[in-house]
Amino acid sequence: MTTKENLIKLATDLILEKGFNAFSFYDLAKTMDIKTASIHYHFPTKTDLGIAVIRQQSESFIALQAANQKKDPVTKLEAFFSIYSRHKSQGKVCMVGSLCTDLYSLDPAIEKELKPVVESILQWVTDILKEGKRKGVFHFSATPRTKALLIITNMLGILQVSRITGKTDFNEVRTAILKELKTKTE
Amino acid sequence: MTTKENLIKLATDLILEKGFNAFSFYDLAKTMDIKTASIHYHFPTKTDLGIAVIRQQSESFIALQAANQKKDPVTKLEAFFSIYSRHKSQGKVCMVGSLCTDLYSLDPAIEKELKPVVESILQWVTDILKEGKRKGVFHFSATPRTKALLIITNMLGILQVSRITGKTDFNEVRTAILKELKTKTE
DNA sequence: GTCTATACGCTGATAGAC
DNA sequence: GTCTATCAGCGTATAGAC
Repeated sequence: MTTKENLIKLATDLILEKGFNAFSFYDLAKTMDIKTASIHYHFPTKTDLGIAVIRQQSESFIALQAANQKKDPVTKLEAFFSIYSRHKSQGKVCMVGSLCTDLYSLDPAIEKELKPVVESILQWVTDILKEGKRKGVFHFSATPRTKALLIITNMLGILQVSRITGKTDFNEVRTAILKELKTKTE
Repeated sequence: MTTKENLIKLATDLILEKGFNAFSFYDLAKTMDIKTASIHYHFPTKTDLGIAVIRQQSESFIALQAANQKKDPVTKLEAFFSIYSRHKSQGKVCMVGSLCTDLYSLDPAIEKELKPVVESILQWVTDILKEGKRKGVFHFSATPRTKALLIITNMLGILQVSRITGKTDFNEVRTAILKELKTKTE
Protein backbone atom coordinates (compact mmCIF):
# COMPACT_ATOMS: atom_id res chain seq x y z
CA MET A 1 0.00 0.00 0.00
CA THR A 2 1.38 3.38 -0.99
CA THR A 3 1.74 6.29 1.41
CA LYS A 4 -1.11 8.00 -0.37
CA GLU A 5 -3.40 5.02 0.08
CA ASN A 6 -2.38 4.73 3.71
CA LEU A 7 -3.21 8.36 4.31
CA ILE A 8 -6.65 7.92 2.80
CA LYS A 9 -7.30 4.88 4.94
CA LEU A 10 -6.15 6.58 8.13
CA ALA A 11 -8.10 9.73 7.37
CA THR A 12 -11.20 7.64 6.74
CA ASP A 13 -10.82 5.92 10.09
CA LEU A 14 -10.43 9.22 11.90
CA ILE A 15 -13.37 10.87 10.15
CA LEU A 16 -15.62 7.94 11.08
CA GLU A 17 -14.33 7.87 14.62
CA LYS A 18 -14.04 11.53 15.58
CA GLY A 19 -15.31 13.66 12.72
CA PHE A 20 -13.61 15.73 10.03
CA ASN A 21 -12.95 18.72 12.25
CA ALA A 22 -11.45 16.65 15.04
CA PHE A 23 -8.53 15.08 13.24
CA SER A 24 -5.35 16.80 12.20
CA PHE A 25 -2.49 16.24 9.82
CA TYR A 26 -0.40 15.62 12.90
CA ASP A 27 -2.62 12.65 13.83
CA LEU A 28 -1.86 11.13 10.44
CA ALA A 29 1.81 12.09 10.51
CA LYS A 30 2.58 10.46 13.85
CA THR A 31 0.85 7.21 12.86
CA MET A 32 2.63 7.11 9.51
CA ASP A 33 5.88 8.21 11.10
CA ILE A 34 6.36 11.05 8.66
CA LYS A 35 6.12 14.84 9.01
CA THR A 36 2.98 16.85 8.42
CA ALA A 37 4.69 18.71 5.56
CA SER A 38 5.00 15.43 3.67
CA ILE A 39 1.25 14.95 3.71
CA HIS A 40 0.82 18.18 1.78
CA TYR A 41 2.82 16.63 -1.07
CA HIS A 42 0.07 14.02 -1.52
CA PHE A 43 -2.86 16.25 -0.58
CA PRO A 44 -2.30 20.00 -0.88
CA THR A 45 -5.17 20.78 1.50
CA LYS A 46 -7.22 18.94 4.08
CA THR A 47 -10.21 19.34 1.78
CA ASP A 48 -8.32 17.49 -0.95
CA LEU A 49 -7.77 14.65 1.48
CA GLY A 50 -11.46 14.68 2.41
CA ILE A 51 -12.40 14.43 -1.26
CA ALA A 52 -10.06 11.47 -1.70
CA VAL A 53 -11.75 9.77 1.26
CA ILE A 54 -15.18 10.30 -0.27
CA ARG A 55 -14.04 8.91 -3.64
CA GLN A 56 -12.50 5.87 -2.05
CA GLN A 57 -15.66 5.14 -0.07
CA SER A 58 -17.71 5.63 -3.21
CA GLU A 59 -15.60 3.07 -5.06
CA SER A 60 -16.00 0.70 -2.16
CA PHE A 61 -19.79 1.02 -2.35
CA ILE A 62 -19.77 0.49 -6.09
CA ALA A 63 -17.60 -2.59 -5.76
CA LEU A 64 -19.93 -4.12 -3.20
CA GLN A 65 -22.88 -3.31 -5.39
CA ALA A 66 -21.24 -4.97 -8.40
CA ALA A 67 -20.24 -8.04 -6.41
CA ASN A 68 -23.85 -8.65 -5.42
CA GLN A 69 -25.49 -7.75 -8.70
CA LYS A 70 -26.76 -11.25 -9.42
CA LYS A 71 -27.77 -12.13 -5.88
CA ASP A 72 -31.30 -12.09 -4.49
CA PRO A 73 -32.68 -8.92 -2.84
CA VAL A 74 -32.26 -10.21 0.71
CA THR A 75 -28.59 -10.97 0.11
CA LYS A 76 -28.13 -7.57 -1.50
CA LEU A 77 -29.67 -5.81 1.46
CA GLU A 78 -27.56 -7.85 3.85
CA ALA A 79 -24.49 -6.84 1.87
CA PHE A 80 -25.54 -3.22 2.31
CA PHE A 81 -26.02 -3.77 6.05
CA SER A 82 -22.61 -5.42 6.31
CA ILE A 83 -20.93 -2.06 5.69
CA TYR A 84 -22.56 -0.66 8.80
CA SER A 85 -21.91 -3.84 10.80
CA ARG A 86 -18.22 -3.45 10.13
CA HIS A 87 -18.31 0.18 11.21
CA LYS A 88 -20.23 -0.72 14.36
CA SER A 89 -17.71 -3.36 15.37
CA GLN A 90 -15.10 -0.60 15.36
CA GLY A 91 -17.23 1.95 17.19
CA LYS A 92 -17.37 4.09 14.08
CA VAL A 93 -20.21 5.94 12.42
CA CYS A 94 -20.71 6.05 8.66
CA MET A 95 -19.12 8.56 6.30
CA VAL A 96 -22.40 10.11 5.23
CA GLY A 97 -23.54 10.67 8.81
CA SER A 98 -20.20 12.04 9.88
CA LEU A 99 -19.82 14.46 6.98
CA CYS A 100 -23.47 15.55 6.83
CA THR A 101 -23.39 16.50 10.50
CA ASP A 102 -20.37 18.73 9.97
CA LEU A 103 -21.40 19.71 6.43
CA TYR A 104 -22.03 23.39 6.99
CA SER A 105 -18.64 23.86 8.60
CA LEU A 106 -16.75 22.30 5.70
CA ASP A 107 -15.45 23.53 2.36
CA PRO A 108 -18.34 23.47 -0.15
CA ALA A 109 -16.21 21.18 -2.33
CA ILE A 110 -16.91 18.43 0.21
CA GLU A 111 -20.66 18.78 -0.22
CA LYS A 112 -20.27 18.80 -3.98
CA GLU A 113 -18.27 15.58 -3.87
CA LEU A 114 -20.55 13.90 -1.36
CA LYS A 115 -23.86 14.63 -3.04
CA PRO A 116 -23.61 12.20 -5.98
CA VAL A 117 -22.30 9.51 -3.65
CA VAL A 118 -25.28 9.81 -1.32
CA GLU A 119 -27.61 9.81 -4.29
CA SER A 120 -26.07 6.67 -5.72
CA ILE A 121 -26.33 4.88 -2.37
CA LEU A 122 -29.97 5.92 -2.15
CA GLN A 123 -30.53 4.68 -5.67
CA TRP A 124 -28.87 1.38 -4.88
CA VAL A 125 -31.09 0.69 -1.87
CA THR A 126 -34.14 1.93 -3.75
CA ASP A 127 -33.42 -0.55 -6.54
CA ILE A 128 -32.95 -3.41 -4.09
CA LEU A 129 -36.31 -2.63 -2.52
CA LYS A 130 -38.05 -2.36 -5.89
CA GLU A 131 -36.67 -5.70 -6.96
CA GLY A 132 -37.64 -7.28 -3.66
CA LYS A 133 -41.16 -6.00 -3.94
CA ARG A 134 -41.49 -7.16 -7.52
CA LYS A 135 -40.32 -10.62 -6.52
CA GLY A 136 -42.70 -10.69 -3.57
CA VAL A 137 -40.05 -11.01 -0.85
CA PHE A 138 -40.33 -7.45 0.50
CA HIS A 139 -43.51 -5.71 1.56
CA PHE A 140 -43.87 -2.01 2.28
CA SER A 141 -46.39 0.71 1.61
CA ALA A 142 -44.17 3.77 1.16
CA THR A 143 -42.51 4.51 -2.16
CA PRO A 144 -39.30 2.52 -2.69
CA ARG A 145 -37.25 5.72 -2.41
CA THR A 146 -38.88 6.75 0.88
CA LYS A 147 -38.52 3.23 2.26
CA ALA A 148 -34.85 3.34 1.24
CA LEU A 149 -34.46 6.60 3.14
CA LEU A 150 -36.08 4.98 6.18
CA ILE A 151 -33.67 2.06 6.09
CA ILE A 152 -30.57 4.15 5.39
CA THR A 153 -31.40 6.55 8.21
CA ASN A 154 -31.95 3.58 10.53
CA MET A 155 -28.43 2.35 9.77
CA LEU A 156 -26.81 5.77 9.88
CA GLY A 157 -28.65 6.72 13.04
CA ILE A 158 -28.14 3.56 15.02
CA LEU A 159 -24.37 3.76 14.50
CA GLN A 160 -24.49 7.12 16.22
CA VAL A 161 -27.10 6.51 18.90
CA SER A 162 -25.77 3.10 19.92
CA ARG A 163 -22.53 4.77 20.99
CA ILE A 164 -24.66 5.77 23.95
CA THR A 165 -27.47 3.23 24.22
CA GLY A 166 -25.25 0.18 23.81
CA LYS A 167 -23.73 -1.61 20.87
CA THR A 168 -26.15 -4.54 20.90
CA ASP A 169 -28.85 -2.16 19.70
CA PHE A 170 -27.28 -2.24 16.27
CA ASN A 171 -28.19 -5.88 15.73
CA GLU A 172 -31.65 -5.37 17.23
CA VAL A 173 -32.33 -2.72 14.62
CA ARG A 174 -30.74 -4.61 11.77
CA THR A 175 -32.81 -7.70 12.51
CA ALA A 176 -36.02 -5.73 12.98
CA ILE A 177 -35.68 -3.96 9.63
CA LEU A 178 -35.35 -7.18 7.72
CA LYS A 179 -38.10 -8.92 9.62
CA GLU A 180 -40.48 -6.07 9.07
CA LEU A 181 -39.65 -5.91 5.37
CA LYS A 182 -40.53 -9.57 4.99
CA THR A 183 -43.86 -9.19 6.76
CA LYS A 184 -46.95 -8.65 4.65
CA THR A 185 -49.06 -5.58 5.39
CA GLU A 186 -52.83 -5.59 5.18
CA MET B 1 -33.00 36.77 28.53
CA THR B 2 -29.77 36.81 30.47
CA THR B 3 -26.34 36.69 28.86
CA LYS B 4 -25.93 33.19 30.13
CA GLU B 5 -29.20 32.06 28.57
CA ASN B 6 -28.28 33.78 25.33
CA LEU B 7 -24.97 32.00 25.25
CA ILE B 8 -26.64 28.64 25.73
CA LYS B 9 -29.09 29.36 22.96
CA LEU B 10 -26.42 30.51 20.53
CA ALA B 11 -24.17 27.58 21.36
CA THR B 12 -27.08 25.21 20.78
CA ASP B 13 -27.73 26.73 17.37
CA LEU B 14 -24.09 26.42 16.38
CA ILE B 15 -23.76 22.84 17.60
CA LEU B 16 -26.83 21.82 15.60
CA GLU B 17 -25.67 23.71 12.54
CA LYS B 18 -21.94 23.04 12.39
CA GLY B 19 -21.01 20.66 15.20
CA PHE B 20 -19.33 21.09 18.56
CA ASN B 21 -15.81 21.22 17.19
CA ALA B 22 -16.64 23.75 14.52
CA PHE B 23 -17.80 26.63 16.67
CA SER B 24 -15.65 28.87 18.81
CA PHE B 25 -16.05 31.27 21.68
CA TYR B 26 -15.30 34.00 19.16
CA ASP B 27 -18.42 33.01 17.17
CA LEU B 28 -20.48 33.56 20.28
CA ALA B 29 -18.61 36.70 21.30
CA LYS B 30 -19.09 38.53 18.03
CA THR B 31 -22.82 37.74 17.93
CA MET B 32 -23.30 38.82 21.54
CA ASP B 33 -21.01 41.81 21.04
CA ILE B 34 -18.86 40.91 24.01
CA LYS B 35 -15.33 39.57 24.33
CA THR B 36 -14.40 35.91 24.51
CA ALA B 37 -12.96 36.38 27.98
CA SER B 38 -16.41 37.34 29.24
CA ILE B 39 -17.81 34.01 28.17
CA HIS B 40 -15.41 32.25 30.51
CA TYR B 41 -17.06 34.05 33.41
CA HIS B 42 -20.32 32.22 32.66
CA PHE B 43 -18.75 28.98 31.45
CA PRO B 44 -15.19 28.29 32.58
CA THR B 45 -14.60 25.83 29.75
CA LYS B 46 -16.18 24.94 26.43
CA THR B 47 -17.16 21.60 27.94
CA ASP B 48 -19.10 23.43 30.66
CA LEU B 49 -20.99 25.27 27.96
CA GLY B 50 -21.67 22.01 26.17
CA ILE B 51 -23.07 20.52 29.34
CA ALA B 52 -25.34 23.51 29.81
CA VAL B 53 -26.62 23.03 26.25
CA ILE B 54 -27.40 19.37 26.93
CA ARG B 55 -29.25 20.25 30.16
CA GLN B 56 -31.28 22.91 28.46
CA GLN B 57 -32.27 20.56 25.66
CA SER B 58 -33.15 17.92 28.20
CA GLU B 59 -35.46 20.32 30.01
CA SER B 60 -37.03 21.22 26.71
CA PHE B 61 -37.75 17.56 26.00
CA ILE B 62 -39.20 17.03 29.45
CA ALA B 63 -41.43 20.08 29.12
CA LEU B 64 -42.80 18.86 25.80
CA GLN B 65 -43.36 15.44 27.27
CA ALA B 66 -45.25 16.91 30.23
CA ALA B 67 -47.35 19.18 28.02
CA ASN B 68 -48.59 16.19 26.06
CA GLN B 69 -49.02 13.76 28.90
CA LYS B 70 -52.77 13.53 28.60
CA LYS B 71 -52.97 13.51 24.82
CA ASP B 72 -53.48 10.48 22.63
CA PRO B 73 -50.46 8.51 21.34
CA VAL B 74 -50.67 9.97 17.83
CA THR B 75 -50.59 13.52 19.18
CA LYS B 76 -47.71 12.60 21.46
CA LEU B 77 -45.71 11.17 18.60
CA GLU B 78 -46.45 14.21 16.48
CA ALA B 79 -45.22 16.40 19.32
CA PHE B 80 -42.02 14.38 19.32
CA PHE B 81 -41.70 14.81 15.54
CA SER B 82 -42.29 18.54 15.85
CA ILE B 83 -38.90 18.96 17.49
CA TYR B 84 -37.22 17.60 14.40
CA SER B 85 -39.50 19.56 12.07
CA ARG B 86 -38.36 22.75 13.69
CA HIS B 87 -34.74 21.75 13.35
CA LYS B 88 -35.26 20.82 9.70
CA SER B 89 -36.81 24.18 8.87
CA GLN B 90 -33.57 25.76 10.07
CA GLY B 91 -31.27 23.33 8.28
CA LYS B 92 -30.10 21.95 11.58
CA VAL B 93 -29.53 18.42 12.80
CA CYS B 94 -30.52 17.21 16.26
CA MET B 95 -28.37 17.48 19.37
CA VAL B 96 -28.04 13.73 19.85
CA GLY B 97 -26.91 13.19 16.28
CA SER B 98 -24.49 16.07 16.36
CA LEU B 99 -22.88 15.12 19.66
CA CYS B 100 -22.84 11.36 19.09
CA THR B 101 -21.01 11.83 15.80
CA ASP B 102 -18.27 13.85 17.48
CA LEU B 103 -18.52 11.95 20.77
CA TYR B 104 -15.11 10.32 20.76
CA SER B 105 -13.39 13.65 20.18
CA LEU B 106 -15.11 15.33 23.12
CA ASP B 107 -14.47 15.55 26.85
CA PRO B 108 -15.89 12.38 28.50
CA ALA B 109 -18.02 14.68 30.67
CA ILE B 110 -20.14 15.34 27.57
CA GLU B 111 -20.88 11.67 27.09
CA LYS B 112 -21.70 11.30 30.76
CA GLU B 113 -24.17 14.19 30.56
CA LEU B 114 -25.69 13.05 27.29
CA LYS B 115 -26.30 9.42 28.18
CA PRO B 116 -29.25 9.86 30.59
CA VAL B 117 -30.83 12.35 28.20
CA VAL B 118 -30.72 9.91 25.29
CA GLU B 119 -32.07 7.18 27.53
CA SER B 120 -34.96 9.33 28.67
CA ILE B 121 -35.85 10.25 25.10
CA LEU B 122 -35.76 6.59 24.16
CA GLN B 123 -37.95 5.78 27.12
CA TRP B 124 -40.41 8.49 26.17
CA VAL B 125 -40.85 7.20 22.63
CA THR B 126 -40.96 3.62 23.87
CA ASP B 127 -43.79 4.55 26.23
CA ILE B 128 -45.71 6.32 23.48
CA LEU B 129 -45.45 3.24 21.29
CA LYS B 130 -46.50 0.91 24.09
CA GLU B 131 -49.53 3.02 24.81
CA GLY B 132 -50.41 3.24 21.14
CA LYS B 133 -50.18 -0.49 20.76
CA ARG B 134 -52.28 -1.11 23.85
CA LYS B 135 -54.95 1.22 22.54
CA GLY B 136 -54.85 -0.41 19.12
CA VAL B 137 -53.79 2.67 17.16
CA PHE B 138 -50.21 1.58 16.48
CA HIS B 139 -49.14 -1.72 15.00
CA PHE B 140 -45.61 -3.08 14.93
CA SER B 141 -43.90 -6.41 15.45
CA ALA B 142 -40.59 -5.36 17.00
CA THR B 143 -40.32 -4.68 20.72
CA PRO B 144 -41.46 -1.15 21.68
CA ARG B 145 -37.89 -0.20 22.53
CA THR B 146 -36.52 -1.41 19.20
CA LYS B 147 -39.36 0.28 17.31
CA ALA B 148 -38.57 3.47 19.22
CA LEU B 149 -34.94 3.18 18.13
CA LEU B 150 -36.09 2.74 14.54
CA ILE B 151 -38.22 5.87 14.68
CA ILE B 152 -35.65 7.98 16.53
CA THR B 153 -32.92 7.00 14.09
CA ASN B 154 -35.24 7.85 11.19
CA MET B 155 -35.68 11.35 12.57
CA LEU B 156 -32.04 11.84 13.52
CA GLY B 157 -30.82 10.42 10.22
CA ILE B 158 -33.14 12.25 7.88
CA LEU B 159 -32.11 15.59 9.38
CA GLN B 160 -28.58 14.78 8.35
CA VAL B 161 -29.14 13.04 5.01
CA SER B 162 -31.72 15.52 3.74
CA ARG B 163 -29.06 18.21 3.86
CA ILE B 164 -27.92 16.49 0.70
CA THR B 165 -30.94 14.70 -0.75
CA GLY B 166 -33.32 17.63 -0.36
CA LYS B 167 -35.36 19.04 2.48
CA THR B 168 -38.69 17.69 1.28
CA ASP B 169 -37.47 14.23 2.19
CA PHE B 170 -38.01 15.06 5.83
CA ASN B 171 -41.77 15.24 5.42
CA GLU B 172 -41.80 12.15 3.22
CA VAL B 173 -40.18 10.22 6.02
CA ARG B 174 -42.26 11.73 8.78
CA THR B 175 -45.49 10.88 6.97
CA ALA B 176 -44.34 7.38 6.08
CA ILE B 177 -43.45 6.53 9.67
CA LEU B 178 -46.86 7.47 10.97
CA LYS B 179 -48.71 5.80 8.12
CA GLU B 180 -46.80 2.59 8.59
CA LEU B 181 -47.38 2.62 12.34
CA LYS B 182 -51.11 2.85 11.78
CA THR B 183 -51.17 -0.03 9.33
CA LYS B 184 -51.99 -3.48 10.65
CA THR B 185 -49.50 -6.25 9.99
CA GLU B 186 -50.52 -9.81 9.26
C1' DG C 1 -19.84 41.10 34.51
C1' DT C 2 -17.05 42.80 31.21
C1' DC C 3 -12.85 44.49 29.87
C1' DT C 4 -7.55 44.50 28.24
C1' DA C 5 -3.72 41.96 27.73
C1' DT C 6 -1.52 37.95 27.16
C1' DA C 7 -0.11 33.18 26.98
C1' DC C 8 0.53 29.33 24.28
C1' DG C 9 -0.51 25.03 22.00
C1' DC C 10 -2.28 23.44 17.85
C1' DT C 11 -3.39 23.74 12.98
C1' DG C 12 -3.05 23.98 8.04
C1' DA C 13 0.02 25.53 5.00
C1' DT C 14 4.44 27.15 2.40
C1' DA C 15 9.49 27.52 0.93
C1' DG C 16 13.28 25.42 -0.15
C1' DA C 17 17.07 21.81 0.83
C1' DC C 18 18.08 16.95 0.13
C1' DG D 1 8.90 12.08 -1.57
C1' DT D 2 10.38 13.49 2.60
C1' DC D 3 12.73 16.58 5.26
C1' DT D 4 13.73 21.16 8.24
C1' DA D 5 12.27 25.42 9.23
C1' DT D 6 8.95 28.57 9.62
C1' DC D 7 4.67 30.97 9.45
C1' DA D 8 0.25 33.28 10.51
C1' DG D 9 -4.03 32.43 12.43
C1' DC D 10 -7.07 30.54 15.47
C1' DG D 11 -8.55 28.46 19.76
C1' DT D 12 -9.19 27.97 24.67
C1' DA D 13 -7.94 29.79 28.66
C1' DT D 14 -5.99 32.90 32.53
C1' DA D 15 -4.72 37.21 35.31
C1' DG D 16 -5.94 41.17 36.87
C1' DA D 17 -8.03 46.01 36.18
C1' DC D 18 -12.42 48.40 36.13
